[in-house]
Amino acid sequence: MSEKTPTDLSGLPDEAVYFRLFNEIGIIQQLATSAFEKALPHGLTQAQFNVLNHCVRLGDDRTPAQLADAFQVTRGTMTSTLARLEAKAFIRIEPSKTDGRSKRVFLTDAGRKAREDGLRQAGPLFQRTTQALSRDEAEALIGPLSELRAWMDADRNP
Amino acid sequence: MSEKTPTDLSGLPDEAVYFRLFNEIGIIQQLATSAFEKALPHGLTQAQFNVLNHCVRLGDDRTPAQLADAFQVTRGTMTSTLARLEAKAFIRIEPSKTDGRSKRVFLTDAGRKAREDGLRQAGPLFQRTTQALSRDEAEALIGPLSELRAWMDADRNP
DNA sequence: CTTGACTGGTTTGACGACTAACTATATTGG
DNA sequence: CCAATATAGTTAGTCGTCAAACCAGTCAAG
Repeated sequence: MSEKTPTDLSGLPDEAVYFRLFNEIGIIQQLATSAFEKALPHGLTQAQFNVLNHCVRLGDDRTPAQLADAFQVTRGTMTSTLARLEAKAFIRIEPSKTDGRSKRVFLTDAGRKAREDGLRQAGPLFQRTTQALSRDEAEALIGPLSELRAWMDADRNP
Repeated sequence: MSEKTPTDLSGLPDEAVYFRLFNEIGIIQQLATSAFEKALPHGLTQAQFNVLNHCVRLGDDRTPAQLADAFQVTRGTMTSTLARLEAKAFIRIEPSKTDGRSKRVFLTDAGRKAREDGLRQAGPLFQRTTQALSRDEAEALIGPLSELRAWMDADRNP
């Protein structure tokens, strides 16, 4: 949750600047998720779509644990997301043949199609975002944000 | 939920760039919330702290609807957050004397103190973030992000 | 006035996320 | 070989968020 704040100047203490930065990030995330999910078909959520997309791009036949790590989410969270995808018949989950603890996640044809549909429907949304932020501006943001993300990730478990 | 992606170059289609941008933002938001809430005392969540902070900075005696608007959250969400704050005795909620539909939110002394405690405990966290992102870099990000946020906010209800 | 529309707030039911506790299977070290 | 430890996955409980349905009060137009 993030607070709407007028565009302040900068005679503020450091903390206030970072607080504001995280506020902006928080609210963008919220708005982006909401807009994206409105565009997605088949009642797909962002979390569900991301799993489908990941499996298409990098290959399926993955374990839930691998997926949880890829998205930096707990295993419990991934269990739940996979259950919903399986209920929609977008993935198949089989026990691993070589490790009795483990399972394997496979895309179904419907899953591949759902991901295609999702990409197609969400396209205009990203296209529209160009109005707010040019591609160059977007690229310029990604660098610092990526560093920040990496640092926070590392800082997490001290 | 956001996917961990290696630092790609940019010969990608526009959509991929924005997708990546939102991915970075999503994961930063997640990590920031988690780190912040670990630092907060009294079992305060980010949502709860934000309400306390808002009331201290801009004054209490506000309606739940005003608070919901300030944080761009539904009224149902605010109802729930306020109920938790009231259960912790950090706010008091009274019926409005002039509008039979409305309520009024007031900080308690414990609420003011909790907010102070929160600020104090979370300080080091923001201080540490300087290692990842200088204050100047942070300020440079806020401008474009703020514009993006404003645009998305406006784009939301066409 | 009275009716109809708007506004404030609550509730319910999803969903994603977390932590913590638990089961079952592997692996490793004496 | 067996005990201790590590890993895979699930479950329960909490929280924030949303949308949608709902009730109650307000207000404006006839």
